[in-house]
Amino acid sequence: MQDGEAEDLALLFKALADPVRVKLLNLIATAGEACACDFPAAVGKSQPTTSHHLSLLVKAGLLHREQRGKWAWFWVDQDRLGALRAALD
Amino acid sequence: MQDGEAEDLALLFKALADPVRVKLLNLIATAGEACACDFPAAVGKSQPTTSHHLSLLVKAGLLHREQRGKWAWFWVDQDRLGALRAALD
DNA sequence: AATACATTTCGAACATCATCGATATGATCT
DNA sequence: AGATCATATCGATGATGTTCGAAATGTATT
Repeated sequence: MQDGEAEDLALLFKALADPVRVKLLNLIATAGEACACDFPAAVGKSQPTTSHHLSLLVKAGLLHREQRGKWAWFWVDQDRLGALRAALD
Repeated sequence: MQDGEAEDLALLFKALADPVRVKLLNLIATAGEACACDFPAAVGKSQPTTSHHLSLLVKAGLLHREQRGKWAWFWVDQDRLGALRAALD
């Protein structure tokens, strides 16, 4: 296994190495897509904190973000999630 | 999703949120089982550092450890790895 | 353009983590 | 028991991560 591959994988795992982010991904994955406005209540954290975790998930490529009017919507990048699954074999 | 479930999953992901631990798990998984004596050279870290990472993987339940004479041997807990795979669906 | 609301960025406090040298513990052999 | 080698623990340091209040930015509506 190459150094670079291990680092890329570690970055993906790190993106999910927090309960808040696990909950967020689960929420969005099961809903198909979801509005940022619901997250603070759903995960029990402040609005800036949830925004921070969302941006980490987007940066890791696990989520996509789109502005729709006043609200921001998120959905899961299935390919990227598939890369994680594939890595566990 | 329950709070406890998200925390357990986050702990599993956190266990792999470091390139050294990704390499170690990959090494051990592909070899079937492996001796701790080879790890410092394989991952390019000191002996205390690799020992630290191994203990984290064992604590997370992803590895098993057994003393065989002078050396310690490790192998992957497939059930625990399967739990990770299952979580990504 | 002015207001209102949603979201991100900033700044700082606090906690956790990675790393390694030094030391301690455990295991084998003579 | 003493010597030797493998591994774990300790102590410390520098880096990284989580959290939130406050302020800045973006978006729509009037």
